[in-house]
Amino acid sequence: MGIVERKEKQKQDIKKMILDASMKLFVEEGFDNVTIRKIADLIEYSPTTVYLYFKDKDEIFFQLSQVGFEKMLELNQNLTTIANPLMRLYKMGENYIHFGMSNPEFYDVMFIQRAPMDCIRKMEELEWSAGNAAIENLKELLKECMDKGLIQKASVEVVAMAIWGLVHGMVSLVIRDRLDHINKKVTSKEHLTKMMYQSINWLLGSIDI
Amino acid sequence: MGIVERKEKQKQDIKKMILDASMKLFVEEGFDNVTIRKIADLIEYSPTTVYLYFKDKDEIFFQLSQVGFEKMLELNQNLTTIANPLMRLYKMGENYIHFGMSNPEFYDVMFIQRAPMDCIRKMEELEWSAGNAAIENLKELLKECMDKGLIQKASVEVVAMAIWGLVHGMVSLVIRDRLDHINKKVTSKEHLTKMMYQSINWLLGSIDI
DNA sequence: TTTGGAAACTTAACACTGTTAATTATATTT
DNA sequence: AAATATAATTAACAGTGTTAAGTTTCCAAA
Repeated sequence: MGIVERKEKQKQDIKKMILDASMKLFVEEGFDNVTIRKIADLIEYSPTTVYLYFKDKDEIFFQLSQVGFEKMLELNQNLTTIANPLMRLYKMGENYIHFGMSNPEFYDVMFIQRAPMDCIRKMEELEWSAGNAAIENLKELLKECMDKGLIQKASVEVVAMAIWGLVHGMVSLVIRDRLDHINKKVTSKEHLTKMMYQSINWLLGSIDI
Repeated sequence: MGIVERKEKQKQDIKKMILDASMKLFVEEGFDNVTIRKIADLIEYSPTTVYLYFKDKDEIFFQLSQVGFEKMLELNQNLTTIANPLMRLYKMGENYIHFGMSNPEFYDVMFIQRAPMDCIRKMEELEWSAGNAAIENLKELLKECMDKGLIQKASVEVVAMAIWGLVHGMVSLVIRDRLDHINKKVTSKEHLTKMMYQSINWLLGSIDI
């Protein structure tokens, strides 16, 4: 039965080629410049072949967002060594901001674009598991902070919303060019990143006991 | 010279017709369903006529976002009666959330979509004045809070970023369907709105002195 | 009142987009 | 070698924003 195996492998290879090509376009030219025909050109197949491996364009973006979550998870490995949960929370925020600023296109498809969520809605039995896992992670960390008396006890959902909202809000405003004039003159991405770090520092300084 | 005046008025009328038609499509069918041809159909002109009154599609979205800022300014009239700046800050956050949840399409074009900022970038001498004015407004309010000793003194820019980030983050996550599973089961928009109010309440409760 | 010219508007077209039905080519099994 | 299943392609549909070129409409001067 080596033949059916090899066939399956070839299928997965082409699927990977499509995703790699999409990724290349996506990272180098941005979300809007990922088109089925450009993907097809890169992998040297006809445009319709793409549809033999993916239901539609949204599914490609869903898969790209999954890759983004993997990258983010990898980045968060540096959290495991931090014992103090409040310190861990700060570093988590810093990681989040750093990820968004270094991978704006990934951030976009993970947390801003509608495409991946549209894909989930269409496909029955598909869920936003990576995103929800991240939320649960944050909630657990907050619970730990509360249990250890590091921050005031409150509804973890409400606090999680606030904290995720804070970092996502800042990053997405920057990515979509709404924070260029928070200071008088135009503010560089580097400076904005530093300010965001200060913002989470301000928040955690305000809520710790 | 009544004739050149009337001409100018007619020009403005058609411009308004185009914007009204865009708005109708925009509010009823969403951002993606605003197309030049649909606008032209509604006003019963040919598609190319639209280009006699607007440089391109981005400019239409810029104008729509401006209308959004006017609506928001109107909503914020209820702030003038509130003497306590911290109370005013809370109500401002509540207004912001309420506006976003009641006018998701307007919110989208004002704070998420790239189109209006692309328009500003293209047109020389055009600025995001409405947005920047809103930022300045928030900064002044925060300064007042600090001066009156209601919250800890800190960089107003950093705190403004944090607070705007918080509300924008929550609203945009909801609008783009990332917060549906913050609780176990799917969470209704009404419930999410209440939770957002609780979140800003939690924040202000944590930072007041 | 007729004519000239500017302003307003439309037609036709370009170069794209995602997606599907029908068709051809390739590989595997009988 | 013939029949069948798989894989890939061609051609097309229905749409998109946008522009160049051609018409129509309107107003002012002759």
